[in-house]
Amino acid sequence: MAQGSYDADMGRRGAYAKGVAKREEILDAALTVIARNGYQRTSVRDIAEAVGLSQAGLLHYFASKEALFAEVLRRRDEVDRERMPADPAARVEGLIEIMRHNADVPGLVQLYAELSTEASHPEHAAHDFFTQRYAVLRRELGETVRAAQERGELSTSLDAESVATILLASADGLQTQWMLEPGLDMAARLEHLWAALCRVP
Amino acid sequence: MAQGSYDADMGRRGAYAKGVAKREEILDAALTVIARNGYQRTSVRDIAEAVGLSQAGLLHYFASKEALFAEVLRRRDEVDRERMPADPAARVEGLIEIMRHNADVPGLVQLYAELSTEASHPEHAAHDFFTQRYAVLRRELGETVRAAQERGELSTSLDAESVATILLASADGLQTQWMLEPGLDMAARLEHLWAALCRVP
DNA sequence: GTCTATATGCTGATAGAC
DNA sequence: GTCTATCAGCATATAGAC
Repeated sequence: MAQGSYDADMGRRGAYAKGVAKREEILDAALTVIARNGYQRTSVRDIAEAVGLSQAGLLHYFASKEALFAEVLRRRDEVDRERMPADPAARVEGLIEIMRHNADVPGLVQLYAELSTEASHPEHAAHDFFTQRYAVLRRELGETVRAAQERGELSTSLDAESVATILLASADGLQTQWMLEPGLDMAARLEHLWAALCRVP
Repeated sequence: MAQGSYDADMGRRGAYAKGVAKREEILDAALTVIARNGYQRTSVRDIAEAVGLSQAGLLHYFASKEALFAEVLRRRDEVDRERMPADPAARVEGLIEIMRHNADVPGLVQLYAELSTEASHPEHAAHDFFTQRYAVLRRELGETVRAAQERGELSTSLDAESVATILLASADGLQTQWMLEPGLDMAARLEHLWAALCRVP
């Protein structure tokens, strides 16, 4: 976010191609290290080493540690959004599919879980990111729920907003339990919830 | 936990009464400070100042910062367990009541949320605490769900373990959303979920 | 039991050479 | 663009005086 204008400059000139590539490389390395060690235990130095740079060298590309992590988050979100079907009708299945995939990337699940709780402080660098993210997700899932109601798959007596909020909450909470108990089948539980709700007359 | 034998000695002799009282005072102060600043931003020094001790003075009572926080957690859990009805049949309403109460103690909600994600690393001081806690909660809530099924309030076609897991997950996830969006009525949403599940034929 | 003083180690960030 | 060197700050933990 603080890097927005930097990104814009990047796209424009070929001379910066290497810089762009290096930035991408750093972000990839950051994802890898975080995935292994978790967010709390990852320092700028750790990421720098993983990418073969000194700490100062890495900070040439990102203004601060927070800017780097915000960018990691933003990129990760992009990837997830690509996974989410454009068709509202398919988004519950899409959410379940994402949960299935998340079981393969524990470090990222942890990054989200830790950052989203930390970010509750309004001054936190990622606070706006997360409030906006949840607002968008609730709205999109709300549409999906309404679509299901219109198709007659879900009772119209259920409040769509409430169901969307609960689906999101369940997804997050299942991840918390799964991190402690990796045997838990998150996707299956979420699917079970949706199936149960669809049976409400 | 590292303080287990210390506690045992404490109970035995009147001479240690002051020490016990001070320990309690420290734990109370810790809860207050954490409730205000969140877990991450709370140092041993902060708690020491709140209780009128130096940092070294406080660490006379607790072997380490981790031991202190583990004890804070353990105590908090005790309080919550007292809130939870002994009668399995009333425990869903009990969970909803706890959610209602949690809206008044944001710092503690955050302590739990942050620690429970951090603790997913098996080496973490609170790892065993949380895995065990979730196991117990799932089992107890599972009993409750089965009790509801036996009373005919909930369809027996639903898997009790799965419903218990989802209820817990929803509670946790609602807290995540509420920390970012304090307007969210966690208790109402959870109640809505339970009501919906009870309508499944 | 409580203090001051300090050891030690991390962190993120910056200055300036090349 | 990348480095080395270094800074200031904060943390936990400990030694030892009182």
